[in-house]
Amino acid sequence: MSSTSEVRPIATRKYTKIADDLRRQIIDGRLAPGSRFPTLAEIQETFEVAEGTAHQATRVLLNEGLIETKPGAQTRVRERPEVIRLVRSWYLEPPSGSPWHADMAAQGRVGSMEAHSEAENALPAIAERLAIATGDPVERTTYTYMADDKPTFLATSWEPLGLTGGAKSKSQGPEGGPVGGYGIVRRLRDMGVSVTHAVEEIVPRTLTGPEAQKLGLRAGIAIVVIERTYFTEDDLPVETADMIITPPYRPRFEIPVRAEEEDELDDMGA
Amino acid sequence: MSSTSEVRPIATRKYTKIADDLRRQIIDGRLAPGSRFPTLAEIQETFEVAEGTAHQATRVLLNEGLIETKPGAQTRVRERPEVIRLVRSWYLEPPSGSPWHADMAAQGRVGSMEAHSEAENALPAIAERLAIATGDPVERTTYTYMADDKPTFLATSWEPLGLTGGAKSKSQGPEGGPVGGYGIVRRLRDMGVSVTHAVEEIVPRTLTGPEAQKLGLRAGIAIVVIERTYFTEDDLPVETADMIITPPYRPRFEIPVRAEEEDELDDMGA
DNA sequence: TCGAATTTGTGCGTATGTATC
DNA sequence: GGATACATACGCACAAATTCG
Repeated sequence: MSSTSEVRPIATRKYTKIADDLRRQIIDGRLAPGSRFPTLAEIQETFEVAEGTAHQATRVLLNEGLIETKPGAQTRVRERPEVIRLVRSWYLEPPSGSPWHADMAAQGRVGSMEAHSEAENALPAIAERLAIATGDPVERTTYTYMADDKPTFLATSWEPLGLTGGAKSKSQGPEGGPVGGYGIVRRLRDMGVSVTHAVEEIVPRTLTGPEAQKLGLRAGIAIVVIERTYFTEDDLPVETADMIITPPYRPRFEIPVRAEEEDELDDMGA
Repeated sequence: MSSTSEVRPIATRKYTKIADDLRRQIIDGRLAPGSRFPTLAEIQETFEVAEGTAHQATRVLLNEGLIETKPGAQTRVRERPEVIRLVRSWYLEPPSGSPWHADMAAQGRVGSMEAHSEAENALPAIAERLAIATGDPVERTTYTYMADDKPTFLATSWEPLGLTGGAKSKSQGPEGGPVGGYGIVRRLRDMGVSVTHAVEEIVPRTLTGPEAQKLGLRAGIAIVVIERTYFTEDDLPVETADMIITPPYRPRFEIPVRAEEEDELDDMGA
C-alpha cells in the first residue's frame, strides 16, 4: 500500500552475479552441454568469494536445471534433457487405452499403479475446486504410478462423497486414476451422469522433500502440477485431481487452430 | 549406469526435516494462510539449529511458494493466491480479440506491449523445434507485456527467416505477439499459408535473475514456460515461442470430453 | 518524526559428512 | 585407501528494510 516499490532484489548480490555470469556462458555455448562445470574451488578463486557463496551460485543454476551436481563427482552442464512427452489432446483419450499405458508400452516399459483411498473433510482449496463447502466429506485417493517398478508419477484425486457415494472404490482398477485415463468419465456415465468437459490448470512449484524421496529425485527442482477438474454439462465439478509431473516427463497440449471463417462457436462455458 | 542408487537425498538433513515439519503445519492449517510464520530466531530455538540452517529451511518453503518473505518484515504464510487465469481453449482464440487484452480489460487494467526483433542463427534447441538445421537464420523477437505499465509477461518467438522472409516486422502491431493471440496465423494466411494446429509444451523451471529483475519478482521462484509451436497442415513448423508465465498468472486449458460413442476420430497427427 | 530494535538476506570462514573417482 | 568435490552445518558480522515506541 505505502510505496510503489515492491520486492526489489537488486542484482548486485555476489552469488547472483556469479550465477548470471555462468548462466550466460552456458546459454552462449561457451560451456557446452555435458562439459565439466567449474568446481567450487575454481569459482571461489576466479570470482574471489568464499566457498559458501560459490555454492550458493551453483545452487541457483541447479534449481534452474542448467547443471547437474552429484556429491563427490564433478558438476556438469546438463545435456539437453531427454524429454518424454505426455500428450494431452484437446479431446480426451480414445477408449482404446489410456495414454499412460500406451506411452509405457511404446518405451518398452511396464506400467503399474498403486492407489489408496480414504475419506476426509475438504480443505478450503479442494472445497473451492469442487464447489462444495469447506469441511464437506470427500474421498481422497492417492496414486503412485510405476514404470518398471520405479515410482514415476504421483497423483491425488478428490471426489465429493455426496455425489458419487463411494462408487469409486468399487470399480477402481489399474486402468483408472487421474493419469491413466478417464475411468471416472465412464464410471459416472454408467451412473447416468454425463461428464462433458475438463479444466486443467497448470501450477508451477518445486518438489517437496517427501515427494522427492518417493520419486528418487532431488527436492527443490521445478515441476508442474496439473490441477484437473471434471465437470458435468451443467458445470458441476465431479472430481478434481493434482497430477505431479516431474522431469523428464513434460505435458504437451495439441491444439487445433480454428479457421477464422468458422464462426459457429460452440461455447463450452465461460 | 554403474549402480542402482541414483541421487538419494536422505531426508535426515536438519533443514529438510525442519522444512517438512513446518510444511505440514501449513498444509494441516495449524499455520493459517496470512498468519505470522516463525521467525528465524524462533526456528533456531525450537529446533536447536544455527541461524543459517533455519534460513535454509525457510528458503525451501519460499521456493515452494508456501510462505512470503520480505527483508525487514515478518514472514507470513502465503494467502491462497489470487490466481489470474489465462484461458487456453482447445480451439484458438476467436477473432473478436486476443485473450490477453480480454483478460486485462476484465480486470480493468491497461495492456500494452513492447517488441524487439533481430536476426540470429538458430541454436540447437530452437533449430529442433523449427525442424531446421542448427545455425540456420531465424528472426528472434522478444516481447515485454505490460499491465498498467508494469512488466507482466515476457515472451520470445523465433521464425525461420527462410519461410516468412521477415514479413513479421511489417505487420507486427500491438495486437500481435505470442501471448496476444494469433497474429502469425492471420499473417501467414494472408500469404497463402494455412496454419492448422499448435503444440504447447509445458516446461517448469525457476525464474532467473535477469527475468526477475525485469518483472519485479524474486529470482528462484517456480514458473512455467509454455513452448508453443505453430504448424501448417503438412506439419511444417512456422513459428515457435517461449512464453514465461509467472504467478499470479496461471495457464488454464479447457478441454471437452468426447463421448465414447463418437468414434470418427479426426487424428491431428500423432 | 526520529531513532532503536527487529527481521530477513548476504557473505565469510571453518569444520565435517559423504559420495565419487 | 586416499584424494577430490559437493553438501550440510555452525557461528559470526553486517546490510537493508520494516516496525514500533
